[in-house]
Amino acid sequence: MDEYECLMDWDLEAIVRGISSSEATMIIDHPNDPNSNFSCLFQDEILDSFPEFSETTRVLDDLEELYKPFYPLSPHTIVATNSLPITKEPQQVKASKKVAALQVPAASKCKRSKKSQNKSLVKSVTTAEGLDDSWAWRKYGQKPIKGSPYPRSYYRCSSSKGCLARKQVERSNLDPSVFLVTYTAEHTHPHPTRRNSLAGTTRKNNALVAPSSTSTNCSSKSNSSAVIIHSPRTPLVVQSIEDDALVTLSVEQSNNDMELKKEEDFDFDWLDNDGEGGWFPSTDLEELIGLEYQQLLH
DNA sequence: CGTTTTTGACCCGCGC
DNA sequence: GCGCGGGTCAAAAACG
Repeated sequence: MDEYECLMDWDLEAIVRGISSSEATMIIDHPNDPNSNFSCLFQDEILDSFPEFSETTRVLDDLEELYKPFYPLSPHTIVATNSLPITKEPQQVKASKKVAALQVPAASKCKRSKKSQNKSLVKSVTTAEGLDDSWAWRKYGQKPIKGSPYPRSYYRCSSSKGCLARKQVERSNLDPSVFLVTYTAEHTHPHPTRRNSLAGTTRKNNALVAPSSTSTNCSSKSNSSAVIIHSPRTPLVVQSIEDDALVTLSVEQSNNDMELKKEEDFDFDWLDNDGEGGWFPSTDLEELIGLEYQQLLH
């Protein structure tokens, strides 16, 4: 099976399992829910042209340049205003009656749109580095989605019994190399260590191991990876893999100033897939952003 | 043997 | 009221 056939043959689970390489995500706030976000992703070659992080404003300026063809507003403007001209949600996320009842505090019984409630974060990734968010997830369901050839997988947090955190993973029908990850509800327990948490994978002797996949042997390793994450707590975070360290650069806005913070984690567990991981095609960033933007409007 | 995944059934909200 | 679509449940199977 050649690489192309490998890619065509990969279903969601196979891709979740066969993982390596790198990516980066760009998050756009959802206009109707300050806790929700939408993201597009970059890949290695894009990151090669990514600015050095010595200047916070350069990072944001470059993001702005990348957004311009598709959005009139800059990322930080988007973060600040939360008023993108998006008319539909990236994904229609519904919460069941039971879950909603648990998640909405009794004190706030005001009626909210079911579609917008509970959704906290949506991001797009191409590989497990993006799917691996350092939380432990247990799959509890999978459903075919109308209009998409790919099913949506449902995960719940397995670190703590009472944790209400949910995660949905589905492939973009516009770009099958892209995964849309939707996080719902907050974790109700402390963050676990990074080592126990890749949906669809298991670990042996503290090393990440992709479960056997029937679909591919094509693989390669990349030595760099970056993810741009935005959440209500972290206005802008860029994570990159540099040598054996996970470097986290966060940009925070205080008053009118941007502040850049850098953290290095040498205990970071780089994907050790021993050749079982998958190789993923790169996608042109601007094209991808355009695709995702179009998906938003549909 | 405990944990996770798979998958059909069930439930519920929404639109018509 | 009914059908559709999406989210969850839960039993069985698979896995380590």
